[in-house]
Amino acid sequence: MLWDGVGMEKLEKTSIVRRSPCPVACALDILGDRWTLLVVRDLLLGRTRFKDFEASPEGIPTNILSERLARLLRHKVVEQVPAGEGGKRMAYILTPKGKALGQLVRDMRDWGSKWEKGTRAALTPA
Amino acid sequence: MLWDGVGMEKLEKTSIVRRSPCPVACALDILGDRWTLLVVRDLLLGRTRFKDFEASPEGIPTNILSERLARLLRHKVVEQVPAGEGGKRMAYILTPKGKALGQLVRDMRDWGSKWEKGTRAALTPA
DNA sequence: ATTAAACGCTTGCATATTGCAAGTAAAAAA
DNA sequence: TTTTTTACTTGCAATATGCAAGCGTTTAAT
Repeated sequence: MLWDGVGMEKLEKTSIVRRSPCPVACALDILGDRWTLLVVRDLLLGRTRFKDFEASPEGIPTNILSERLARLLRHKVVEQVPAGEGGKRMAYILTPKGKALGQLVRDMRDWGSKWEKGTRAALTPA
Repeated sequence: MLWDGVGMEKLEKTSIVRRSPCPVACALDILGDRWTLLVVRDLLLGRTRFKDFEASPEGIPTNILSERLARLLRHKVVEQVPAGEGGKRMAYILTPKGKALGQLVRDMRDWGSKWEKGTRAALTPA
């Protein structure tokens, strides 16, 4: 097993621990759970606000949503921009790194649509 | 939230609970964790045996590997065939449904390779 | 300006999952 | 026949998840 980043003296959530140099494993360290790619899906659909992600039909718990957004920010998959002119609220949007997940999420949508009966795509066919 | 399958009187691991009709969510119900797609990666690389998956550099715990293989069998992503002529041991191979994950895993490899520095692909470029 | 509602979280806590180490039975090799 | 390998299972501590409630700030309504 391989490690990246700083020593073990302060094992925080920010410490980067890679299980292997495999890019698939590395991607899974960022994206590999049942919720993160649903947030990315919503972002690809143009949703930008905490409440929007919360309102998705899967019903993500708010503490999990907070943590996942923090992780995506940390890994620069998303960034925050002012939500509207004058206002102080922030919106989440995908960075180029995040937008690059489009094909992956579309593949997942296509696989689910093809092999799991009874599913229906919300994501546009593009 | 939507449910599929039988009633609640016997909530086993075999009961199918879908969080939504979204194919992405449905795919994540099968594949959404830090280990499952690594096993699929190994299968795509031609590995077929429990010990082979166990030997991968990420070091999957054996109880997790057992459970993940059982889940992949249950969802017909993998199947078992005799490992050799005469022998009684079984090998795991991808079904068509499982092979259809090839593009998804390649996308993940490509995304990891491009955006996470210090990763190296083992999976063939195909 | 004042009040009310919505927003974006955080906290507490019960339950579920994970990861580690050890153990085991069957199959294969020696 | 004995030994080693394989493919798991089990026990258990640590971590993550999911639910509900709460809370300070921002925005909307009056």
